[in-house]
Amino acid sequence: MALGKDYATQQCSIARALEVIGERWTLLVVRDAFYGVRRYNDFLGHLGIPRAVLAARLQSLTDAGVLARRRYQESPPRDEYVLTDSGRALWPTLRSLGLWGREHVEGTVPMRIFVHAPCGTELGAYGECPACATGVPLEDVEMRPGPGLDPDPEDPVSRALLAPRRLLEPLDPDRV
Amino acid sequence: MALGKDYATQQCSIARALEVIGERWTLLVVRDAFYGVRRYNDFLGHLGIPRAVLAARLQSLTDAGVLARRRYQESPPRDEYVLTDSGRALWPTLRSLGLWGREHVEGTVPMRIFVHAPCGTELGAYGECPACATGVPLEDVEMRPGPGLDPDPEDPVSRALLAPRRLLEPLDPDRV
DNA sequence: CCCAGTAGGTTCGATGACCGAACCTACTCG
DNA sequence: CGAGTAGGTTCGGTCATCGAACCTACTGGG
Repeated sequence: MALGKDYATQQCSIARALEVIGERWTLLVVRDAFYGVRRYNDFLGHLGIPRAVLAARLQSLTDAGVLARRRYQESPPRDEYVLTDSGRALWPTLRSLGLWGREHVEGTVPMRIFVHAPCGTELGAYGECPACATGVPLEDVEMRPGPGLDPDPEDPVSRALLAPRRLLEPLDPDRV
Repeated sequence: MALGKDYATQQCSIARALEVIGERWTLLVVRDAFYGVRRYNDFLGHLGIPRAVLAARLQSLTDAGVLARRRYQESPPRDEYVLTDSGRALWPTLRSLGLWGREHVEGTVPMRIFVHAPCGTELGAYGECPACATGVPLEDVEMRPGPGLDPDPEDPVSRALLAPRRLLEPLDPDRV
C-alpha cells in the first residue's frame, strides 16, 4: 500500500502500521525473516518475488527499522537481513493473521503448526501456551510442517523449512 | 495486494489471508466496520478513499464473506455493510497491528484506547484482557479517544467517533 | 409539477506501482 | 582465464489506483 498519499492523514495507528508493512509482499518478507531466512537470494527463491521489488522492500523495511542489514562477510561483501526488536514485535500480528487465514479462508488445512517447545502444546489464539498459561518467547516457539504443506517442494528454502525448527533460527538452505 | 498472481502458489495461511485483506484500503474498511461504520457514504467520508476503489473493496470483502450486505430500507433501496463472524475474527489482527503501529511507528501517542469495559483494563496485543486473563467478546470492548486524536475533525464520522463507544455499535453520524 | 438534494454507485483518462527479463559488478573457484 | 555466484540496478510494458465527472432512483419543499 505504502502511499502516505492518503494514509498519512489518517488519525490511526493501524493506518500508520500499514504504511510500513502494508505493501504487497512486505509482510511475507517479514514472515520469512521469522522463519529464519536472512539472505537476498533465499528470500528471492522462496517468495518468487521480482528482484527489484525485493530490493525495494528490504530497503524500506530497513529504513523503517523492522529489519537490520548486517555484513556477515567482507570478501566478497555479503549482507544479511535480520529482524530488529521492532520487527520481532510483529509476531502477534503474523500469528493472528495466519490463524485467521487458516480458519476463514482455506479449508482448515493447517500449513504450519507453532508449538511451545518446552511442553509441546500448540500456541493459542493469543500466542500464549494454553498448558503453561504464559506468554511464549519467540525462541521457545517451534514451527512444524502441517498436513497442508507440499511434502516435496521445488526450491531449497522451502525444503529446508520442512524440518521442525525454532523461530528466528538462521536458515542454511545449502545443507538439506 | 490481491493478486493471486504469485500469492496463490504460497503454501501459507498468511499469504492466503493477505489475498483477502492485503490490498490497499481493505483493512481500513474492516477497521471502520469494527468502529460501527456501515454505510457507503460514511466509509467514503471517513476514509477519503476514491469511490470506485471503495465499491471494489466492499464488493470483494462481501464476496470473501468478511462483510455482509444488508438491505435496511426499500425505498429508495439502501444497503449497509456489516461484519460477518468471519470478519469479526479479524479483531485480533487489527488489534495487534494497531498496537504495533502505536509502539513502533509513531511517537508513542495513542490514537484510540481499547479497554475491557467490565474491568476497565486496556486490551493486550491479541485483544485479550491481561487482568481477567480471558478473551474479550467484542461487545465488551469499549473504544475511547486517545491523546493523539484530533479533537475537532472535519468529517461527521470522525466527530461521531470521538465519544467513547462499544465496538460494532452502529454509527449514526447525523446525530452529533 | 418542478427543482434541489442525497445515497450509492459507474465510467474515464492520467499517473504510478509492479512485473519479468536483461544487464552489471565484485569476487571465488577450477 | 573462464565459469559461477551473490546481490543488486535498469528498462519497457501492463495493471491497479487516483480524482473528477457522470448516472440513477428516490425524497422533500415550494
